[in-house]
Amino acid sequence: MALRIYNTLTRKKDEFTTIEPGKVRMYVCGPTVYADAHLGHAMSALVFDIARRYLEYKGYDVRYVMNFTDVDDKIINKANELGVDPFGLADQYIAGYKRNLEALNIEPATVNPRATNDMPQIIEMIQKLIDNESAYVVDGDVYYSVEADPDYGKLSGRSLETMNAGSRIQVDERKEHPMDFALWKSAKPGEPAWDSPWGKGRPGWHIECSAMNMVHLGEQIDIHGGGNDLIFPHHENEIAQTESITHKPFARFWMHNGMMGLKDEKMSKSVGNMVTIDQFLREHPGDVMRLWVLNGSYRSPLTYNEAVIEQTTQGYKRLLSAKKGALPGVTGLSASEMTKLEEAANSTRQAFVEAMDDDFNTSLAMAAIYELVKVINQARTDGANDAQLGIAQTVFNELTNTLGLTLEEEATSGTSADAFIDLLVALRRDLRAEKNWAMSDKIRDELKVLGVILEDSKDGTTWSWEN
RNA sequence: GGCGACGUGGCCAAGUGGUAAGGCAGGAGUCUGCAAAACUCUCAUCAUGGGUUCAAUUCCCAUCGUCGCCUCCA
Repeated sequence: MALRIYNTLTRKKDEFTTIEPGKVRMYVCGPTVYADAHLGHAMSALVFDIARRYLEYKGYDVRYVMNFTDVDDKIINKANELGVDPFGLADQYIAGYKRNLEALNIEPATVNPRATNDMPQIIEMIQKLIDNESAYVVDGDVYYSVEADPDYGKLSGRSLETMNAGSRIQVDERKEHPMDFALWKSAKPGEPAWDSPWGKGRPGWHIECSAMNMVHLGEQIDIHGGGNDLIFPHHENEIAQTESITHKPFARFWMHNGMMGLKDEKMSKSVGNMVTIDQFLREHPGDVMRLWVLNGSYRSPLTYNEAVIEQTTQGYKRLLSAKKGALPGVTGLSASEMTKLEEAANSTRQAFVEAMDDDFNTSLAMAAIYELVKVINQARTDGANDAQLGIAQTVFNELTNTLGLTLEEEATSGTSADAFIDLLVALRRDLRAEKNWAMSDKIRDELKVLGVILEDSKDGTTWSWEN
């Protein structure tokens, strides 16, 4: 079975192949670090983490690069507002972003390059573009000339003529073409600046990604990802810059995730309608965020509202139910029943792979996993013991781990409280034997307030920490 | 104005030219002292109007609606 990925460049699902057998070179556009990351960043990071994990599950060795844009107007403005050093400010937000990613169980990137660390290569690329007449210098600024690139617009499906129509922005008169974009911006007094052949300044937004790709992955890469708001102009410009130098196709696959919305509008830092990752994680497990993303299609938009998060939380609890152990006092399943259980687990794995191979159809993959949850719970109800359940649960764990779900019970078990709770449960058993329902219900209710859930069955009582 | 995506049950959301996965919520049961969990059963003709076809939710056209991009943005 072959993996197929929807490629923005071809506008269809293409069979996934790599430049180098068994190895994937993958670059994902990270944030510009001037504010706390919001759920849109989380969505994007999760989407590509899931893709990356699945590629690794398929046996690929993935070199995963996610950059930080750490020098830009917004950062400088914010730093000036606060009266702090822009580099320190960027450092602070980068640290915060990394904490967020960790809390969401996102695998660390192989490399997290920063624009300011690859300045020599950025300058070198700009010089090459000037040398081959793809770019020109005006008063210390350098612009890329879109007319020098006959393919310009191939990713976003636009032509230079149609793009001018309706444009409401003021065009810099010094540009040769209105769509020309800055490769190098000359420094104003007090701004961070680097020396260059064109004077002190800093790189434009697009060139840094081209340069970091070149440095950390090479001239050609397998997958380039990001939010679909980056298709134009950012990724279009990356292609133009890189291919003007290499004359080779830059990225084989362009993957773009849908936007996170809040009340019928895109969530974004500039609009200001955002829920930060920190805010979300204060109230919900990271798994819920991930499951929310998994429930849908990565290319479609996602709209935040409390009701949907509540629904997702319920689904999350259902997944957790599959991990529970055997009921007390069970005798075990028969050999034929076990065969059916194992077959169900294996067919789930197959359905999972088929779903994921089809452009990471996580929604369908989750459906397969929920089927397995049902099968496991049925087996438990039918009297399977821990070892028998474990056979199916191993597959369940394999698949949910591949999607990056942790499904960890609250890490409070194993604490000194356990013995006391066991004691209360034991006392309550005696109360129940005496049919002292008032007291036994009170213990159950009070423990619930403390986050301990008691569940009675005819064979005894089990307890767990509330998630 | 241009480019693109989307519109599936109360909510979220897959999917296919031959009468629609999964999750949440709801209804009815089993179990239970009760509760909870789990299990069983149940719950849609796919925005609207045309067209193509033996057959369309799935293809084509139109209409309405929503969203994204065209300016920094994951």
